[in-house]
Amino acid sequence: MQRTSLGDMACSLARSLDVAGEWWTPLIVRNVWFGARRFEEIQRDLGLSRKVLADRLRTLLAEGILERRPYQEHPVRHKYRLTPKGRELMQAFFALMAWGDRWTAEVAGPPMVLCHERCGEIVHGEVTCSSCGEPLRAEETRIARGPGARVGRGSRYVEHLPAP
Amino acid sequence: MQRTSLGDMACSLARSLDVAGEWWTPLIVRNVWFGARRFEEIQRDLGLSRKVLADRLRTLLAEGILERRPYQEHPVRHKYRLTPKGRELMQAFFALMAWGDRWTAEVAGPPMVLCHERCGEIVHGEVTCSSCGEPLRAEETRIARGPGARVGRGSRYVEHLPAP
DNA sequence: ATAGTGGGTTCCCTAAAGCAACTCTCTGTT
DNA sequence: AACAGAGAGTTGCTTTAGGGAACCCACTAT
Repeated sequence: MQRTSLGDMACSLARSLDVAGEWWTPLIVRNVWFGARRFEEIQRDLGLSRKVLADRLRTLLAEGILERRPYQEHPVRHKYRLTPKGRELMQAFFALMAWGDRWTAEVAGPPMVLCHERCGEIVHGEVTCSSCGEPLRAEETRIARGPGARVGRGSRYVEHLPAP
Repeated sequence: MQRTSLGDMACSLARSLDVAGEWWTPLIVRNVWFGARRFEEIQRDLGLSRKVLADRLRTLLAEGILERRPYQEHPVRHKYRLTPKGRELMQAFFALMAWGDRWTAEVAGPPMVLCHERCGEIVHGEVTCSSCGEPLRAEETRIARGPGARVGRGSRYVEHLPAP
């Protein structure tokens, strides 16, 4: 497994990618979310090698993004499900899906859309500010040192930033 | 470059990952966002090989996520910047950063935090519904066939779903 | 004249992904 | 009873992608 350089683990994005950014991992999570529960099913649907799938499932279980329960004994067979941690990860992927729809969809429009059961509408994910609720645009957002920042290590940018 | 299987390009997530999901790409985008503009700077900061960086920058330019402008001639030197497409991608990464903070941060807390200049607060990205504004939780969201769905191809799930 | 810098490219080597075949334990069919 | 097939992996081999280091080229500074 490719781990990002240690110095960069300072950033939450690097840590997220480290556990959920490997090849195939987001697609596996997405497929489990929308209904694939068995090894064979995921493998057939995504067309990745069984070896890599076995590997990724191990990681996802170890990270607590997926969990599995036996659905039969002799031989024991498991079904995979998202944990709460996995469901929140999927939520972040909704934002990525929205970006893909907006910027890379083919002329025909997005092949799949999301339906939000709470409001009943066809929707997409928006990334908004946890405080004011407005869209959290990159050009209106700056980085600042957090409680876990280790001065003298990590990124050389963060050290010159105002404390929160 | 690893491209996902064609059949899966039906999904926007696969398409997003195809252009922005390669190793290092999100971290490069993040670094350009928060101030790294020159090749050397990005390379030093992330510690990736120059070859891979040159490769990723080429892809990001070709995809229109980054743009570059010469800041000197003889020899010509460029500085990289995010395009609007790139800034919106960064926005999606904010959601991933929030997930990393919530689920994988060390005991000391997140090393970096975001400051939203519009409201002046320390914030994080939330993924919300474009229609009702509520958090777009995975367990309250279903997938449905979109305008670009090609029946008979792509995922076998989407074909059994209600039309929007 | 020499060293250094910025932005790459080239070469070699290792690590990870793809592919195919194999295992093992059941279940269903003839 | 014999055989085929499914489900969930594991093992081995080949190809590809990534890391490291060296090299190049056009300047600039000392």
